[in-house]
Amino acid sequence: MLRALLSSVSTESEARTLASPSLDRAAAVASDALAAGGVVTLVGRCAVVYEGRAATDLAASVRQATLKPDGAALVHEGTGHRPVAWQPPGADHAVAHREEGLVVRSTRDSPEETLTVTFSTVSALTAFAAERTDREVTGTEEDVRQRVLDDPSLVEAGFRPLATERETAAGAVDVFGEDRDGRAVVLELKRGRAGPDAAGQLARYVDALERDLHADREVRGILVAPSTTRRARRLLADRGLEFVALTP
Amino acid sequence: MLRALLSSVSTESEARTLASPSLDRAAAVASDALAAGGVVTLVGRCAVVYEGRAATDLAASVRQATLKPDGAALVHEGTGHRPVAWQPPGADHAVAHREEGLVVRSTRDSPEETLTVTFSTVSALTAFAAERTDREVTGTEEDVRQRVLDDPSLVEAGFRPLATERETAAGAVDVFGEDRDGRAVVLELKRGRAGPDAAGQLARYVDALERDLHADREVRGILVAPSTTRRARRLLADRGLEFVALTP
DNA sequence: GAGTTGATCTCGGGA
DNA sequence: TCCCGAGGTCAACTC
Repeated sequence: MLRALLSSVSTESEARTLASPSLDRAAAVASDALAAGGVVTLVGRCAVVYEGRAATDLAASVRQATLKPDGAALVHEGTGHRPVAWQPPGADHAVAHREEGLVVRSTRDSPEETLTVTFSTVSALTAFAAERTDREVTGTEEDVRQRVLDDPSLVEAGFRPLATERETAAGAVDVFGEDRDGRAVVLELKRGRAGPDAAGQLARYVDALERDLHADREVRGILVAPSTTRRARRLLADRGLEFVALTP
Repeated sequence: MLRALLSSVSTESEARTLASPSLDRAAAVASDALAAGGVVTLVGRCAVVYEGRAATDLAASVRQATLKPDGAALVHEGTGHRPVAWQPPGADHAVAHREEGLVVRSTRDSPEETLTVTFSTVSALTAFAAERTDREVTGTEEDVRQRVLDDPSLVEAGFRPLATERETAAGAVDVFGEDRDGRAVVLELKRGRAGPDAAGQLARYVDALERDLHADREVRGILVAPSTTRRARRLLADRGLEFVALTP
């Protein structure tokens, strides 16, 4: 158990930390912690090589590498939200002390990808056991949909939603319904400013539905979003599609 | 200087590490290290609140929070490639010891967003000075474009590229050129399997170009990608667009 | 600053 | 497994 491992440093602490460990010790502790389901973070001078869908090669520098028990790996530098190199969950981590240094190798199949981080020195190592927690996000497109279903008049007076995620040849449409005159209506919802892609998406759904339904049936397409870009607006107009502003 | 700060632990080390520091000390060291341009990572039991474009609220659990000097913040749990909460670069970090615990508050404007991480205990703190390095990635769409420009016959015999990023009313097309018969050709390049969005993009460009050019001029649209999904293929066919397989 | 697109996108859901 | 679209997408580059 990781808890036991961790307790070798401090019983009260949820984490184990090593300052400037030998590469031997770092490799051993990292391997053990990972095997026990812990998250390991190494800080030190390292070179990074990634090969897979793309490829990248980073010269030695001080970076932070985090290895998670689900196979995820992250290498961070001093700037940016995103890691400079990574492996998504599903990879296998192997940590070993070799001639070149402390070598972390994360490999996955389909697609075949390898991430290799070679530390010449490890300045810090931390390992901790994370619990599983649930995350809920509000303010998503799903919330916009719920609002529309709760009060369809937000779209227009007389609008009646009939289905969500209705399947068409082009994919599932967000909301399908009828207007006050019984015409078919397709809604494409966006939680933020809508661009050309959103307009294109709506157009595809309307086209598909006009084929799916009988040819004599008119299908209205309405983009529901807080706002659109000018280009998106133009695309909508060209295709005879509509826009309804709905601010979250 | 961070180097001086760091040296208080070990002169040889690029990082400073504290095991189970008091919240007072953790706050002081974290603030100093950030001010000195260092990257600070805290591990401990914490609650997380995010409010901005969306909102989320995470109950107390053991997590890892990393603060970067450019304003980026990342909160990681035991699984997943992406942080469960974050702040992109540009935010301001404030670290303080309060009644509730060690409070990390990262705020940014436009959009107005706040991330608050409240640690009841800090089990580990590391700070390190990251150097600025360059990153090059190969295997991107840009590489595909270069290949096509170097050997246009990969698209088809007689194809002549005339411009890249040619502007149209619908945006810039990847590659614009002529076929052996002098017909205008628009290429949309994808480095991976192309889906409906790629087909829609190409359709928009072709439509726009047919308007931009004189109406009598035929415009061919070719999607260049390793492969397409069935739906994308269907969309191409419906619009009279073509597909050329090009594996990176 | 807004607009547009690429990304080793990741992630989740559905067929 | 693939496919499809959302994402607090981020990040880069243009205007």
